[in-house]
Amino acid sequence: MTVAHEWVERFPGLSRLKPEIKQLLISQSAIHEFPKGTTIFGPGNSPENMLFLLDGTLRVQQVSDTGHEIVLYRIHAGESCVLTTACLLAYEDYSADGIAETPVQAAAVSRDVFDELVAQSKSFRSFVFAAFSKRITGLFQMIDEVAFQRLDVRLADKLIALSNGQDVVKTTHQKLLIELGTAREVVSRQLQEFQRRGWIEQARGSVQLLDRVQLKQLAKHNT
Amino acid sequence: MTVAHEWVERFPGLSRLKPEIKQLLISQSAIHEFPKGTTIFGPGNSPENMLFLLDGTLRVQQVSDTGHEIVLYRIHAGESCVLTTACLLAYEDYSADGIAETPVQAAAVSRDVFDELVAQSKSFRSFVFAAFSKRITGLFQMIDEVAFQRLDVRLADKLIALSNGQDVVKTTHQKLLIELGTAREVVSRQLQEFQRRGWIEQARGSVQLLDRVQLKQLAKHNT
DNA sequence: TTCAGCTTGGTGACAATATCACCGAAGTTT
DNA sequence: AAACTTCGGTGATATTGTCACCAAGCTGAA
Repeated sequence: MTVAHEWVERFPGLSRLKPEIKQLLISQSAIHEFPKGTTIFGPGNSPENMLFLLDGTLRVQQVSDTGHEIVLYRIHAGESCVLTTACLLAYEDYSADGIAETPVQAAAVSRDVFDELVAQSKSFRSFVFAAFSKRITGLFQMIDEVAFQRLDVRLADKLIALSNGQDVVKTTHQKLLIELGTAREVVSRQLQEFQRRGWIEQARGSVQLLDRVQLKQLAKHNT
Repeated sequence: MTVAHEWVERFPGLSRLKPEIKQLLISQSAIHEFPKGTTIFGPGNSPENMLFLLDGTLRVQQVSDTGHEIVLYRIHAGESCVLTTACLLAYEDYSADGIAETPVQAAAVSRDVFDELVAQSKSFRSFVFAAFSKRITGLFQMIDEVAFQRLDVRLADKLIALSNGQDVVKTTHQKLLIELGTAREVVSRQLQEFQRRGWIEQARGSVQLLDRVQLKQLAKHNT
């Protein structure tokens, strides 16, 4: 048993699987690596396999037929994108892209093996349904935010989230626009307003968070 | 075998189940009736059972902490609300309501039986995952519309959808506002504009579609 | 190096949508 | 009929989105 194949232990929801199920999962999976920036799945490129993310982050976003883009959610290490791939398999014409935001390491499991695991293991079913549930409630919340939250609140929230505790967020107005599903000018003006208040400092391609407390207060609804 | 228990045949996705699975599903389910307007599930009222809708329509909507409301989707006869109930079970604090829009007849299946069915039957798994996939792609599309579609387009689309081919839509501005997640005044003004163009005629509590062709053209992105 | 092209960000004018504070008309209850 | 509720309308203002630009910085090729 090689160390590389003990990835199952890294998944909180999978580590409690019965040994024989783990063995099935491990023996029937293949580790894949994707460089940063790879489009792992997308229109005209629906994946054959379900992925379990061992390392890195996968960003799922959508292009509207109006030309606008919006980030739907992210999949982090320890999560799977079964639902996304399931959706794409079911509705192949639908256009959501999965992009490796960092270098990504993932375990690929074929649809047949996946189905077999769902049939065999109650723990695995729990894992899968919990993932679905979390995703759907996340989408509910996103609809709420897009429809009803003020943009300054959403932007402050997003800056905090993207900062990962760091002081400087390396991003462009262009990228923030896609995070929020708005227009670049709007992002620019909101950032200017934050800067005017002394909450941030801007530079080309980066935003420095000077007053995290104020930003959090504005974005108080979560975190 | 009573006629009332042959409901499984009414589900396109379930009619192909093996006889013994059908028998399990039928024998372990109970038919429930809900009067129009009943809140079938909601905050503080998470259901113990998975429901399969035999007749009627269930509207799922959400109340924002800003006080706004928005309709997320509907569940029609022949569909199940496994995902919604699953979500509510997993995240009980989350507030989405399921409201009987018409009198509703549904078959209730306990979580244990549901899990057993998923384990036993590949067809049932397909049914469940197809339902999840459809719901998630639907939510993707809804995010797209809320974020990027113009309100006149969405309103025209919604009027067509609510009309069900009839000429008169019985609804109030208040209800339309919840469908679209906007403000009443905005709905009123858009309807006035449609009326000015001769596309609709308004009366208290109803909208008459005079020029369905023009409305459809404005809402051309689907249907 | 210098120029061209691309990315990033800024600006003003304007349009669309949301919010607020009202108002009156039409139904409903008592 | 009076009180109350529901339904829809209106004007003023704030927020957000769209459009048409422009300029500064970066990059790559001549």
